[in-house]
Amino acid sequence: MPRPTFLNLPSEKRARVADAAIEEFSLQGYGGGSISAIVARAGISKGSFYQYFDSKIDLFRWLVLEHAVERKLAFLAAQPEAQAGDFWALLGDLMLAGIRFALANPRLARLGGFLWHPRGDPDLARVAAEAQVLAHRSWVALLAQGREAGHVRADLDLDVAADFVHAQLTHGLDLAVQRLVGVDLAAFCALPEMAWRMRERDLRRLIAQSVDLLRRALGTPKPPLRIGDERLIDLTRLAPEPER
Amino acid sequence: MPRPTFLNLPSEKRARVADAAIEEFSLQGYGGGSISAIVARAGISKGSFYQYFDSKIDLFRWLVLEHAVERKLAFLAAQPEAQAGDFWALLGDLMLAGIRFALANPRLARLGGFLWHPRGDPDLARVAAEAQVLAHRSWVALLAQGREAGHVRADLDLDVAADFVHAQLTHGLDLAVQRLVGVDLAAFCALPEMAWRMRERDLRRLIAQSVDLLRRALGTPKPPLRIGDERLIDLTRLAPEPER
Amino acid sequence: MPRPTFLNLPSEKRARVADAAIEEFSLQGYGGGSISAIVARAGISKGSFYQYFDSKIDLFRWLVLEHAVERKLAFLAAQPEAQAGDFWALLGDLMLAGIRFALANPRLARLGGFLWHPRGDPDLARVAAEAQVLAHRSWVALLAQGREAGHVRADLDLDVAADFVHAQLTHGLDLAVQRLVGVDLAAFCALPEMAWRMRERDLRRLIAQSVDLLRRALGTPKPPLRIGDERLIDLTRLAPEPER
Amino acid sequence: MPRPTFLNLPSEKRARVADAAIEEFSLQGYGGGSISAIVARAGISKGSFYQYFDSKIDLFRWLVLEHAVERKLAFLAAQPEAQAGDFWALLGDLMLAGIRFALANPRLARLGGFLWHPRGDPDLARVAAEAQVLAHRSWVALLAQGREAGHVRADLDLDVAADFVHAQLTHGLDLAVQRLVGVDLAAFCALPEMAWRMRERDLRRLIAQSVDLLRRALGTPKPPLRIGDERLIDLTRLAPEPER
DNA sequence: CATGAATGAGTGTTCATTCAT
DNA sequence: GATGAATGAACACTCATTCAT
Repeated sequence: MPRPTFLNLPSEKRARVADAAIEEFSLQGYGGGSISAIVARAGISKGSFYQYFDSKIDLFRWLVLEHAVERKLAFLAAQPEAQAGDFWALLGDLMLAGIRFALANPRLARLGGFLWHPRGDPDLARVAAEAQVLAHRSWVALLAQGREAGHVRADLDLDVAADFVHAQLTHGLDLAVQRLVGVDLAAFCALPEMAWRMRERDLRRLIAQSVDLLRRALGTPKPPLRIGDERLIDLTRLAPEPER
Repeated sequence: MPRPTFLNLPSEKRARVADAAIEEFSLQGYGGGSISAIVARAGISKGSFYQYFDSKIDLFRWLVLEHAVERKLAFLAAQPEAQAGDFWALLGDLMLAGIRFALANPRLARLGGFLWHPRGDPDLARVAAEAQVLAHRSWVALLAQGREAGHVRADLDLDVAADFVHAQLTHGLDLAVQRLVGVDLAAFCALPEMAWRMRERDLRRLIAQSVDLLRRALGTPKPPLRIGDERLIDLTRLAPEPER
Repeated sequence: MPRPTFLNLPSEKRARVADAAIEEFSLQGYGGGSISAIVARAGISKGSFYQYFDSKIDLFRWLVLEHAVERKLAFLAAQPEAQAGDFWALLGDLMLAGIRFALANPRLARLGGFLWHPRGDPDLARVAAEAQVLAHRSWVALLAQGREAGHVRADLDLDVAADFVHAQLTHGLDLAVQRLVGVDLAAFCALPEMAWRMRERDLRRLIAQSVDLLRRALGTPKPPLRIGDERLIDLTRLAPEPER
Repeated sequence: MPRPTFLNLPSEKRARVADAAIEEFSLQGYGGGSISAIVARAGISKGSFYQYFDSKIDLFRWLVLEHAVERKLAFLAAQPEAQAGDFWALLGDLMLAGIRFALANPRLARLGGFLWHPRGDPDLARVAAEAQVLAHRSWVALLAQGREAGHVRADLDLDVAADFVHAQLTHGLDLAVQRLVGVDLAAFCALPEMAWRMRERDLRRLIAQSVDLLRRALGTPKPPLRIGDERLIDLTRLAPEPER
């Protein structure tokens, strides 16, 4: 975790470091990312960097487990969609917001992918495992709420279902976006003007299809759907508290 | 692709090189894997290595697009399960065989994960894209057969469904196995005796749950299920010929 | 010197080897030239190469001290210009022929430059020294004939004069051609169609200027110029006999 | 060009690096010169070297286009000869000083030769082209002054004449020195005590001969030679300013 | 006479981290 | 608190030459 030195920095400087790191890691990966490149881009000295962070992995852990989570939650909170109502509508809203976030912050979003299949550096593997546990817990919690509300089948093994949803919402969507946009994600990040190759309409269709599949797999046969039933799902209960 | 020099090698030596490379890459990743380590482990000289392969990526491409595919197909062919019958039973068999393969060859299986979220090295990205296209095509073909046989809904967008299944069968299962086995995959690979922490019974339960979810998502409401309908799915029609 | 094996080869194969070597060395230099590249280009095996030549330097020595000399002499012999008459006219003819040869065989001609300022490999230095001695002797012999004919001042130190002419006809012309053609010689070799950027007229003017300078420096104040004086210079007396 | 890190170094260390590089390149050539050998000789680490210079060619460019030029200009400035008077006397003084410099710094002087006939490495070719342009310009400027003073023929093409002089003063002298000293330059550099095999008297004779040849080729028939005409040539107007 | 697999020291360059100032 | 010079092991890859077949 970053040293106090870093946290006391003027937020403009802190942002410069974060952005430089995001740029570098998103393009080169964790192993391939170079501290030298990051400090050069951020306009700080190597010595200063090691006053802010203990090590490369320390920076990366902060980046993905704290900085990225904060920014994503802030983004979600700012979304206009009513985060209430039917569980499946909420899921669709979450997917839409997630994709919008990725299009708005392609480099940052790309970092998430690095936590899958970590290799080589055992420190990285540890960070990845932490992140997986966090995500798994969030999905279990969300599904539990859906079950309470009667939208999710009562007989589900929530652990299996959480992995199912998790896999779908990260890799399944990744695959689909890549197929629709027609370029690999690295090119996509390097040329963000491509973002708009994928139109909102395509997006909504894709999401509707995905939600439909998930609902068929996990949902109750007849949604209760009684009016006035809303505000069933409380996103704030998903905030990853251990993020300290 | 490997040079003829490599293909003409005594198969024992070829296997030594392949195994050394699998060991190294599975532990260190592609970017982190070291040619020096590979040649040392294989007991050949660096000079010899570069008579066999043009470059690091040449070795890796061969490893994942040829060697691994061959070994997996051979493994599948040797499975006792009847590869015929109901589409969903077949899918379960495939999952079971895939997991058994991963447990029998944890290091080799791990290589596949590296083709997700490649970054930094554009050569690796190219190999990854090739692999994704191959896999997508295979799943579309399999689902098309399932649809012909009446087990898969006729109104599905097969591209979306293929990504859905693909995501589920790789990452969903990954997640689940990791959760059941209780160690991260790097440790798992390093200590393969852990393989047996996961018992056949747990496996079958997990697979049954997964197939059930997929069938609900993608299947026809009432399976035709007429006796004598079997041998509907022809796995040989999925062999990715263009991979040569 | 090449082994008998090489000299007994069908001349087509011998030519293939020579051409491959000329191509490689002219582009990469002696030190940078790679035997692997040469044998690949020539379509022979490494083993064969070492049956033809003892070593890299053995090939290079043969190339510049024998093959190139032979080809240049053959080229000169085939030139239409009367190789007789006034010493200075002959010198101009030699320069013109030399440049034509270089334009017709840019890669081969370029090899000559490698013998100036050899470095690193002591074997190469030895070859270079041999070549310098050869050239020096040729120029001394030519100037001696010019002196006998009364076209060259009698009070000249022929050794100094030979170096003077030699420097002028190799580097001075090099510089001028490069300035006129406007690209460096490497580009010139790689794109031989550039050869024709330099027109015959420019060439003749350049040569006339150079001969005029040399004549002023080395010539007798009043050329004897008696008609019927011709065939004074015998080029065959310059053939570098030790070249075997 | 070197990084500030290098320029801020204590001059003793900077000199150690320069000398090590000169030693290495002069013996092995640019292509054959090894960074490992240089850092070992200079007593610095490889990492430090790459803090000083971007690359091998960066070091070499600095060495020949900056360091060597500086040292030669300093050497010339310290020469006792009056750098004024008759153009041809000045030329002789320049030649003498040049040879003295080469004898005093044989390794450094040798580097200049590497800029003729570069091949293989395009970076080296670029440096060489830069150097040629610089030298050509200097000679044109010097000859123009000689023409203004009435010592150089007015009808000369100064470009051709500059190449002529340039060729003579580098390669012509090289050849002569080599002939007089009787060993090839590599040996000469390796054993600098040989420098004194060539005595000042031989040198002066050689130079007188060379100047005489050049004057006949390029000079006005009757030098104006009026006493009191001196200080015609201003060497400071030749300093290659763009080299910075 | 031809082949081509084998070699291992060598190349230029990068890296995360330390520490004296 | 900030700096930036120093490090040396590591990297992928190339080389001329040998020699058993």
